[in-house]
Amino acid sequence: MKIKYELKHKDQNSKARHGILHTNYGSFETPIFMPVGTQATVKTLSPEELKEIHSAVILSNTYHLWLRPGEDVVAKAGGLHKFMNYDGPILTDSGGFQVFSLAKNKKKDIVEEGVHFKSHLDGRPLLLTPELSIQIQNKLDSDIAMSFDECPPYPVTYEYMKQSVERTLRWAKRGASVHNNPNQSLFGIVQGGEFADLRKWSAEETVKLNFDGYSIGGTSVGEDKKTMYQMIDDSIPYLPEDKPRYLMGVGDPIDIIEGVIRGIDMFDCVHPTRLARHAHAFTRHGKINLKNAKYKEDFTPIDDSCDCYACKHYTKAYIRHLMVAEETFGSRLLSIHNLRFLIRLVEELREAIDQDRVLEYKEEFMKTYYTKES
RNA sequence: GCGAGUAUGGUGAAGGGGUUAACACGGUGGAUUGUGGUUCCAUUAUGCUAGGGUUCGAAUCCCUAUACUCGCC
Repeated sequence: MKIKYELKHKDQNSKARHGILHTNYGSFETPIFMPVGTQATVKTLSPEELKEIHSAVILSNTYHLWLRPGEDVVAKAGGLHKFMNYDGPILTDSGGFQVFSLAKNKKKDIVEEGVHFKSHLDGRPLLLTPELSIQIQNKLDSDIAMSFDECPPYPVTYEYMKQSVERTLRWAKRGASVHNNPNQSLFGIVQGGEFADLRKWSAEETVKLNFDGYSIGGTSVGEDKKTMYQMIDDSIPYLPEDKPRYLMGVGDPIDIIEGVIRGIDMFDCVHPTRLARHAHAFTRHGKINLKNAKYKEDFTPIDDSCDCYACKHYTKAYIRHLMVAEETFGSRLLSIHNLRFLIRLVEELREAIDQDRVLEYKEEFMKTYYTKES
């Protein structure tokens, strides 16, 4: 069975919407934030801990699982859910992003057939094509597969972007033509950089291919925030209302709020877990660095308004000690906190949508988020 | 007690008369947005054990003291 999007409520003062996405592994409400589990695990967290923070859906990575352990191993295990003992919905990225960051010479390595690049594990030359990406994802048996697209850097010329969008459309068709997993949905990806007409064209042509959902790609690749928000505004009007919309790679609290206001339903990002491994934590008063000397004897929680396990039981001084001593429990506590922070954020956004007060919610959030800690 | 050697930042150390004292670790900040978990950037000794001397100029040469290390009684 394919996923099904059910619209619950639209905010009267913005494009924000509250919905439910039904999948074979349960339903979850949107807008949602998806923790990233690149190698079939959300780094440092168990599936039980994911449930505890009310994580509803996670993202895993085609590229990494293809190289190791290999999609056939995962298929033999009974698919990704069984392999990793996770019974919630899973979305797999197509590998496009990794491949483009690994392709040395964009002009030479990105060809019509696919992308040539070198393995980050052993350096051997590889070719990933739209068909192969979809076939791997079919075998991984995720609930949602992503089309293999080109994610150009920022900025590129209009001419390059136009050709890139055309190629991404051809690749979307090629991928869709070999997709054959009836339990797996397939998303198309809108590109076009900061060029409004290319965004519109990319969105309209992608929608014609009738995917199960649409994502906005090519964001958070170095452009400023205003440009990113404009990219969303230039894409959303051409996407159907009865399908989910996914903004790829965005996980900054402010960006999530801005995305929701513009009509985005799904977000994923390594940001919260990567920040955690580098000792940073989201708080209602902005991002803090737990390694800072000022927390050495701070026996208060990271964020006293947070309901996560780390904030209920541990102090900044203790977590700082763990991070300074390079104990992995510190990364785990901070990952739990940062993920819970973003999940709680989308929970509050859904509530605000129901009350038609998303714009007010943003104002209230911004008021404290940019205030420096005393 | 006698003889020899060594003293450079928080740590390990380079430099053996010429200008701003190398490098590494650590410390302190910062960065991180479809994850290459071990990454990147900035900053960190107005001073070379303490005094005195030689010299235009001393971390570098000389003297004394102190501390440590090794050997002998």
